[in-house]
Amino acid sequence: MLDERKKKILQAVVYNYIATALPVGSRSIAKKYKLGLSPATIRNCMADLEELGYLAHPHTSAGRIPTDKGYRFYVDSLMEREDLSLEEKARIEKEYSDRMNRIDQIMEETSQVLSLISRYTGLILAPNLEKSIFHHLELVSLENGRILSILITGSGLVKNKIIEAEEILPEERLEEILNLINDRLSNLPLKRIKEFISDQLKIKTYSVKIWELMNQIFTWDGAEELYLRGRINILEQPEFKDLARTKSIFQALEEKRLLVEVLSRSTPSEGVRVLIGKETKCRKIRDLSLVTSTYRINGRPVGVLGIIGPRRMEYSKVVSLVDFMAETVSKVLTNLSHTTISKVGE
Amino acid sequence: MLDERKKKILQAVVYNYIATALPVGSRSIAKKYKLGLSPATIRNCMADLEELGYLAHPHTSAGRIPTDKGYRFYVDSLMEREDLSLEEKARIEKEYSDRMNRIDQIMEETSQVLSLISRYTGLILAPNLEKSIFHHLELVSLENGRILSILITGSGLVKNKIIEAEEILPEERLEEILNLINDRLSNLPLKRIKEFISDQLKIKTYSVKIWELMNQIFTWDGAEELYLRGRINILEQPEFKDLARTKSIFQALEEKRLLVEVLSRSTPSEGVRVLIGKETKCRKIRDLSLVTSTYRINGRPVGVLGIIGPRRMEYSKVVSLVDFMAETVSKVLTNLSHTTISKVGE
DNA sequence: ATTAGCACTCTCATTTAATGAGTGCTAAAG
DNA sequence: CTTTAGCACTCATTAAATGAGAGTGCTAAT
Repeated sequence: MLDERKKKILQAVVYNYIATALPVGSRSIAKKYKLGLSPATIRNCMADLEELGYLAHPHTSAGRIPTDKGYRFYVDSLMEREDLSLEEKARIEKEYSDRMNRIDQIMEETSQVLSLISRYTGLILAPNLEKSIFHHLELVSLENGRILSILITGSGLVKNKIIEAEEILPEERLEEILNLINDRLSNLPLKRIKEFISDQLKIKTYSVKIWELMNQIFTWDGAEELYLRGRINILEQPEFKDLARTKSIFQALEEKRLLVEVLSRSTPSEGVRVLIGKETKCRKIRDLSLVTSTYRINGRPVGVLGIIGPRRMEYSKVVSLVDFMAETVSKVLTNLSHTTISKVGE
Repeated sequence: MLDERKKKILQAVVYNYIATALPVGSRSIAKKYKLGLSPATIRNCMADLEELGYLAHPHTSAGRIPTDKGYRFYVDSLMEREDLSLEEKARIEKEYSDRMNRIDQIMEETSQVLSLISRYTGLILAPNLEKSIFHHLELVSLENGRILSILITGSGLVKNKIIEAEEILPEERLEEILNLINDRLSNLPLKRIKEFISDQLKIKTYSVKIWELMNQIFTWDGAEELYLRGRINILEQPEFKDLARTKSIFQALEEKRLLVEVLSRSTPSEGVRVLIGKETKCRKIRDLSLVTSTYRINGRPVGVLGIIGPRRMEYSKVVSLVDFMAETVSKVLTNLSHTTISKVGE
């Protein structure tokens, strides 16, 4: 375990490096933080910290910079959260006006706000459909046996999909199915419904065709549900002024698939989660850190939001921001879900 | 008017500069293009071209680079279109599989393809709703008098909107309205319908409340309908290796509002349109060029697509690409619109 | 009208030297 | 035994100096 002095010095290094992006030396620590120690003593201590893996040398005779391990210790044990100012909180809450009643609006707005306030890149993964509750289905038959399905979830998410029926179904039949679904399956989690359908497909009680149709309706491609804002903010960071490296990072940020994977791996544990550098387990973004939290609808976690930025991130602020945003979005979405379908027109 | 020699030399300069991004001098032109002229002659000629405003000096004793006027003349009078290869055409057409039956998929795919093939930034403005034809409306009543409206256009575009009814409408009434709309207004352009509604609002024949509701349903915010892909490709261009400048361009590319405005200003004239540098009439992107064309559904123009990239763009290729893509998207969308609603379930 | 020749200009890459922050070690002081 | 002062040494960064190269503009000759 680190002794008090080492903690103080580690903290000073991390703090300074986050602020300046410059390797920090013993002299400047002695000057800025009144630790009552001479540079030489600090030097010895820093050498110890380096041996223990918390700090690193870019080259001999440069100051120290924190390693992933160093940041990790800082985040876990040294950092104090820096709460958002009242203004900021007010500003955020004001953004979610009542008129914002579509999930995609809320997603866009949230990623935008995350990015604007943090000056890093904000992201949010849309509510996972599987975890949503089914509320209502509409079917509109088109030409050539195509059917437009409109799926509405308890949280007010509307999902359109055009499906192909191999044979043209008579209208009564369609209506029959529709009623069955809306009557019997309403308020069930979508995941349950999928299971139900695939069971039916196995048993082959009903017409198989119809259950295949249902299967299509309740199957969707999970991609494309990530909202990202403020990618350019990466360019603000001095450590990415080198284009060659930055470009590959930009490319990574364009790969939604990649980010979605990393994000969904971000376990839905309580509170805010921080992944630093290599901890993201993804080569392409190993120079970035990720601060995430889950948001909920009616208490059940449905999605992830957060911020991606340089390893040298202002964790103390960002953690608070992400926490607050998760709360806010949860409130907004829960609220929205209460104003959703109770009765169905026609 | 430029004489034959000047044209040849201007063409050589533009061509060379597009290929290399380096100011081009008299010597290299004399060497590469067998014009049968000595460097000195070419020098004189280039000096003339400069005086006429087609070329510019970055500084004394550097080669020439084309001005906007130079590019303009090149595009209008000198350039020959370079058709896409058969492979490329096949590759593009293959991308639009039959399974692609949602407008937003087509938009994403199109901007993606534009970007991939050109190596610049691809963009497409979704079909203008006002110019679309109304096909069908569904209404689902929610709690608190909120109503989910699902608007389907002739081109298969589905638009959801939650609207607030000030007083709760009885279900029969809602159905009545719905039938009225679907029976009487189907196949009319949406613009006509909006006019019709505001007329009704003025006359106040029917219940005003209901027409206000209709007004809400048929009113939408035009924003957010721009699809952009391949922004990073800007970083590939050597002239943007200077971060300071590039950043502001990136910022401009993030401002959808701005781009939408520039794009919609791009008149729906026949064929491909090229805007070079300052011609975009927008300071923030005055170092970029825009190549656009309109795409159609059933022959009527409904949207714009194109490419945005450095002024030093490979116009001869890009113009062909944009032209071909406009044709392809028009076909795909027209095709889609034919498989749309004929009869309505329930 | 065209071209060869030449002086001149400006950029860019490379070299060289100076600067300076920072370390590591040792020996003295507390 | 811990802390500190002192000093030699190491690199990175910066600035100035240098030279090559590309290109121009002008003049005089073809």
